[in-house]
Amino acid sequence: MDDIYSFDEYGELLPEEKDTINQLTKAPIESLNMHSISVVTNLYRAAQGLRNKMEREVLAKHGLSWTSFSFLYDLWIWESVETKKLALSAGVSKATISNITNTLERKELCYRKVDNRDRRITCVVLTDKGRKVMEELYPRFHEGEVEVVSSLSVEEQKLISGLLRRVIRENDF
Amino acid sequence: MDDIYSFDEYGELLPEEKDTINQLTKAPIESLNMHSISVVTNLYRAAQGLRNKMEREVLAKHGLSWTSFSFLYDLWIWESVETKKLALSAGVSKATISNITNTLERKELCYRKVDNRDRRITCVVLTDKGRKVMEELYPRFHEGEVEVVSSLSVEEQKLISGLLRRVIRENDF
DNA sequence: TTAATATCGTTTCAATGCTAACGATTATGA
DNA sequence: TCATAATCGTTAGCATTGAAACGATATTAA
Repeated sequence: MDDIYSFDEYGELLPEEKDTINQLTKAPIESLNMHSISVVTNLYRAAQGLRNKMEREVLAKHGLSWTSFSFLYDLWIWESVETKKLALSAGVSKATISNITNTLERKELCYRKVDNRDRRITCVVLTDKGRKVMEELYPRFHEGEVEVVSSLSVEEQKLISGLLRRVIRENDF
Repeated sequence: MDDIYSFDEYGELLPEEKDTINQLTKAPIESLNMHSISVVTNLYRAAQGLRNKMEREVLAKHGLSWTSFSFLYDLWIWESVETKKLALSAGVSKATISNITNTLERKELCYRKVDNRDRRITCVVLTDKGRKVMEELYPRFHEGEVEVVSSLSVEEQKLISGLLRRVIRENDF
């Protein structure tokens, strides 16, 4: 079995991780998988930090949330997107997509278009104004992306992408 | 320079990644760092999937959100926690912590305690009922953690934790 | 001491987000 | 054909979330 100190193998533990391990090992819980805990904790913390940084440094100027931006991003890439696909892509409910569509429609960044072949389906389309916003915003966003992972080498970036990709695929995320 | 197909080195790309790359390389944007895009995209997607899975499969029974759970978790580990630390730990604003405290106080899972040395500071403490909820919930949550990363070997789990930890540290997340 | 500044938690308000219920549309099957 | 089921987006109702404004408390400086 691994002892606790082997966690340091790939880099000094974060203070929060040390605290947690110290407390949990005192608790009456046996056979905890410390490695899983570390992966999940650091995964969510990194993602949350990423989101906060982007909203603060890039998206706040245009009053956009992370979800709104990923919504516009999909429209930018795909021209016309079904709401169902938007929900799946952002990992939010279809009700949320409906609300965000309303907000962005009010800002004149997109509009709805009913599918004539199947009138149950609604597509969302980027307006010219929306396209302009994305053309201004995306380069800044991309700068942020590069910055966030700049402490990793290209090889390490490929490695972590591959590992995350397997997690996503295995869990149908 | 890397050509596009080198992305597959560490596992077949997700359909969404392929679409994005195909579209972006047509767009008039030069010198995009595709590796950064993959890391950021997969990082957020994995975290979002993780959160949704846990809320659906573990936390819904008790009507708790991910943030509420991490809030209670901190109280469980730390007994008495300042609201400021709770906000920092969860990566949310102090307003959010204030609201969550209200909700969990209503459920009698925690209570506020004003610091007598500095009456501006408020600490939050777990109630006995709150402790019972955590003792029931945490083992289930941990099962979920183990399950989510079960497709990775222990060595890979250590590796990804280490890489994420460096991202967190370098960005002060 | 006292005035100015800083810090902390709460409140306000709008946006985000989910579940469940709903109405409209399409598909299925007797 | 026509009733039933399935699927889609919206709505209703509520909890979560953050920025900004606010009051209360503490610190600093004159």
